[in-house]
Amino acid sequence: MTGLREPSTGAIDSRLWVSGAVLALLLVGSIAKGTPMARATGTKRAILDATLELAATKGISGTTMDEVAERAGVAKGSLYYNFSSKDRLFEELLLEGVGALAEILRAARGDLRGRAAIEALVGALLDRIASNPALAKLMASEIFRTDRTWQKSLFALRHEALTVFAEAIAEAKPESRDHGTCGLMASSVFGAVLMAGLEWLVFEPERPRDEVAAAILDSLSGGLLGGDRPAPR
Amino acid sequence: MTGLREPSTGAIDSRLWVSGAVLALLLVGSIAKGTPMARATGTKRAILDATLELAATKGISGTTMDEVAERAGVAKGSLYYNFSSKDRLFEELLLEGVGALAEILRAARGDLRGRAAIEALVGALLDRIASNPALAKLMASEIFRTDRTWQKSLFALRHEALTVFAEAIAEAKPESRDHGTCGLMASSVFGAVLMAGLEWLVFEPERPRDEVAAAILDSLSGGLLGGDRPAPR
DNA sequence: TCAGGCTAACTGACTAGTCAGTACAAAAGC
DNA sequence: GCTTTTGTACTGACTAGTCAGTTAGCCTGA
Repeated sequence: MTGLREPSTGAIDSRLWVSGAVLALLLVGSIAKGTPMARATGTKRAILDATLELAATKGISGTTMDEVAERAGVAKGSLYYNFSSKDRLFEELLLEGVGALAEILRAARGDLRGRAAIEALVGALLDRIASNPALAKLMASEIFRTDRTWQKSLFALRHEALTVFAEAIAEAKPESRDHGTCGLMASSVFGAVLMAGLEWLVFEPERPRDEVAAAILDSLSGGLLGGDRPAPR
Repeated sequence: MTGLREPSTGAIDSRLWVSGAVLALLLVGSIAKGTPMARATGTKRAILDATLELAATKGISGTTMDEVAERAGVAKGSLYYNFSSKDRLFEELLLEGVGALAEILRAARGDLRGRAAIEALVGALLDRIASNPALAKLMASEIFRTDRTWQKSLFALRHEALTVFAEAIAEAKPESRDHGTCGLMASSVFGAVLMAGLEWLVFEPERPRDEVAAAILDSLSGGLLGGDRPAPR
């Protein structure tokens, strides 16, 4: 029943995935074929896309390989031809996604400094969440799991993404580097954007993007903690 | 083999769950027996505790009823005697947890205003996460799922908890009420505390609690976005 | 013609949920 | 006082169904 599958068209189906510019950056960059970041094509991509869509609502263990095969329009055997196990399928999916995120953040920051850097990072992360909410949901639910076979590599990439924030923070607020708290503050900012971004997409999708970005930046601008600034520690 | 079970001792086993003060508040308050917030005792509590511990690392679909039964030290049948299905077991667990959170936040805010209110809320949420990381992880992974039978009631309680933040924000920053963005800002602050709190517990548990609270408040104090305040919209 | 890519049917381990039965305590009958 | 009944809480072997992973073979293009 090959009729179910698109006839190997859509091989480079990059919808909603990585913006053209960053895609170019990825291909031109030093990321070789075979690394987790190399963009899969054809069947492999169809499988990854289907997996992501299903996992976003049903979670990882709630998603069955049979469903993935059906959604991707391939036979179950193809899943195991392209990925050695369910675990590895999800590992590749997450590593690809989080890896791309780190790239995007680095690109967004460029050589901006201080406030501009943070604003650019928040905006880029928000856009990424908006363009790929499925991955955002998946990240939110997997990032603190400690029983996965792939946790080590996922943690590493997660750390890479957070580091982009942490560096910008350390620069904007040098005393946080002394206290070693830039990592925590990075998490804090990351969590703010992730949670507000998902709130937006899930509960108030009609709201314009800029309003959401403004609200997040507002909540990070101390307006909430108005009056006197906290005593510098 | 009745020997396996404790002889109906440990009936009111409240370890790590709700602090004594808040427990008193719950019992004295208007929350009647039979509502989701009523604290289960005996077998039911043992089952809920076991479920939470397992679900924190393995997720909901990754947790089997057989495991829960074993960990709780009861027979599988007892699970179904006390809860009509796996779904309802997890529903009760989540509703109990999120409901208690809303109570705690309301109590923490008291009639504080402005900056003090926000600081109290952030601190209370952080403490709650620290005293029950399992539930925090579970919340982080379930709060945006849209395929659960219980999503409606969970969303309602979630909204209740966020509203406590939103109200404090609306008061501290009246113009956000006009824009209808206090909900988003509440999510943002909530996400910041949740993510940073879990980062702390999972990756740097040796750090003192106050340092974490300070880092979070710092990230919400505009230090990051130093220099000029953003133009009020 | 043959190898790489894929398929369809199959397998066995596991899992949610069931149900006949046990334990035991508090009425109810005598 | 003692048996018998009733009700509640719990048990664990069992069933029907599901799911990850396997395998033998088909198809197509080089």
